Amino acid sequence: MFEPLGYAPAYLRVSEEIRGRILRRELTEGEALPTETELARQFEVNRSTVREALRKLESAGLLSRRRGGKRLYVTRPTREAVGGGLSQALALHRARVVDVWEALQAVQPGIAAAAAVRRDEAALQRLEAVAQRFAGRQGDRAQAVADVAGFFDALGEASGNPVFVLLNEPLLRLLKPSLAVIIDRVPQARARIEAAQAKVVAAVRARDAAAASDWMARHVRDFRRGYEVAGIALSTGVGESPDAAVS
Amino acid sequence: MFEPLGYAPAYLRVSEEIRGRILRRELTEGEALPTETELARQFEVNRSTVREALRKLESAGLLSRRRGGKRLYVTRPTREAVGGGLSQALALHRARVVDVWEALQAVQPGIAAAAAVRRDEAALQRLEAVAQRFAGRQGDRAQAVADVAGFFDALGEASGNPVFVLLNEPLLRLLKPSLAVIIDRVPQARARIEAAQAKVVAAVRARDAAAASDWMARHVRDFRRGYEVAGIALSTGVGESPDAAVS
DNA sequence: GGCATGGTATTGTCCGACAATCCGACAGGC
DNA sequence: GCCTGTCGGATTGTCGGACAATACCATGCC
Repeated sequence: MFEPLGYAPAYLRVSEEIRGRILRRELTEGEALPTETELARQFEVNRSTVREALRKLESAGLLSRRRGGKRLYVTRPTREAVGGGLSQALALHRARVVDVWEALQAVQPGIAAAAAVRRDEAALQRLEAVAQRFAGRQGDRAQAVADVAGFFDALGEASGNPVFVLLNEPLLRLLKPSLAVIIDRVPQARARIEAAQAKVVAAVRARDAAAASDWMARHVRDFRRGYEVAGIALSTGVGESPDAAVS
Repeated sequence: MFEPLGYAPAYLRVSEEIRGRILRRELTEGEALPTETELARQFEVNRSTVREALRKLESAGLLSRRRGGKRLYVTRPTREAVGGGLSQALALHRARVVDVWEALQAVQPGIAAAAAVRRDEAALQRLEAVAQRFAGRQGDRAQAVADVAGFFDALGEASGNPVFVLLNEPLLRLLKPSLAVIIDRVPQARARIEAAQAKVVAAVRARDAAAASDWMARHVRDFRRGYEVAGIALSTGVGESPDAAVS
């Protein structure tokens, strides 16, 4: 019949208060937070309590330190911070590589289409640069993986939609380990990826949304073939190492 | 030329250590964490330091308290925790309602298709229950909004793909405010939504992935019409209140 | 077996302290 | 003018100890 009385420890109320200020943009990006002692004075709590509140905001990515710096500054969460949290959550929810692949399949064609429509010249050039770099190098597995992910990332940027950029990050992060195995084990993988990227780039340059979407769909579908050829079990958890399936 | 020397404060090393244990499943979900004093003893740091580390993990959703409880338990991040972080990040990245809409347009058809293929009987019934509840009530704007979001959510569950479930949450959260305005201002909105949901449900029941995807695409496209009719500027930031466009 | 009860353990919060070091200012040399 | 060395103050990271509130558990009672 009755709800439990709301009670929140002080460190939580402090962090919520500051969080609210940031979200309402009363504290703006790049601004330095008052010192811990000053915050403690204003909130009338102990510095230890303030510090606990700050740790919460810090790990939410709302506060961060300049390189080697001491003070905390208001920041918006980087894509890495957001992606880290989400991919960690997905790992704990026992998402499998096939789940990530399915999500990529659902979302990437839409990103490619949006990018084709809205890309500007600079974004197009960045996209081409990444594709060329991938096409150029033949060795270095790690760099190849980074470039493939970078291609998706550049496409997200080109779409001009921050939602796509932030959603992309965790998916790419989870894709990478299995992608590395594919590139190692499937001889024709590099050539196929290179060809697909070229098609997508051409469509984006031509502002042909339908073609971009279509080629991207094929590109992603190809990854699934890659899993099979490389012998990666589709049910591998994204937290595990994607070794070969036991035969 | 030189990388900065790596240094991490103790509270960070402690939290990373515990985080690692959780991700490697050496600490499993539901397990109670040792007490703060015990952790301080084992890590050989002060309890204050341990507490700062715990606050970080707490806000990452990796640790949480039972209702009214004192001890911390290992948990996997709830979709609310994940969604909260992501939608907060999107607001700070100045995502607009049109960006969220575009992302929904990209991802929902894929979810519907997956749900059509893999739904089981229980998931189908939950989906139908949500749709019926929305169709039933005529008043109560807030409930209607919750039901529309619940429909997408149930579809994500039916897809059996945790990636879809977790990606859905922040998008729905950001959709809600503007959806409320649409439902208030567009007389035919409820009827159109109800009709679209019925079509999707039918397709999911028939395991017809193509139809589910297609109807869902129309359903989402309809929201854009809703924005226009309701006079919501597409460039409204997701952090702002979606009032009418000034005419 | 279920329920009240009391002691104990644990968390939330405070205080005070101190070392390390970042920051800004300032002076000096090329 | 610009770089370097120096210095004092401010700020953070960490520590130890303390205490009230209360969640937890075992015990005893019916």
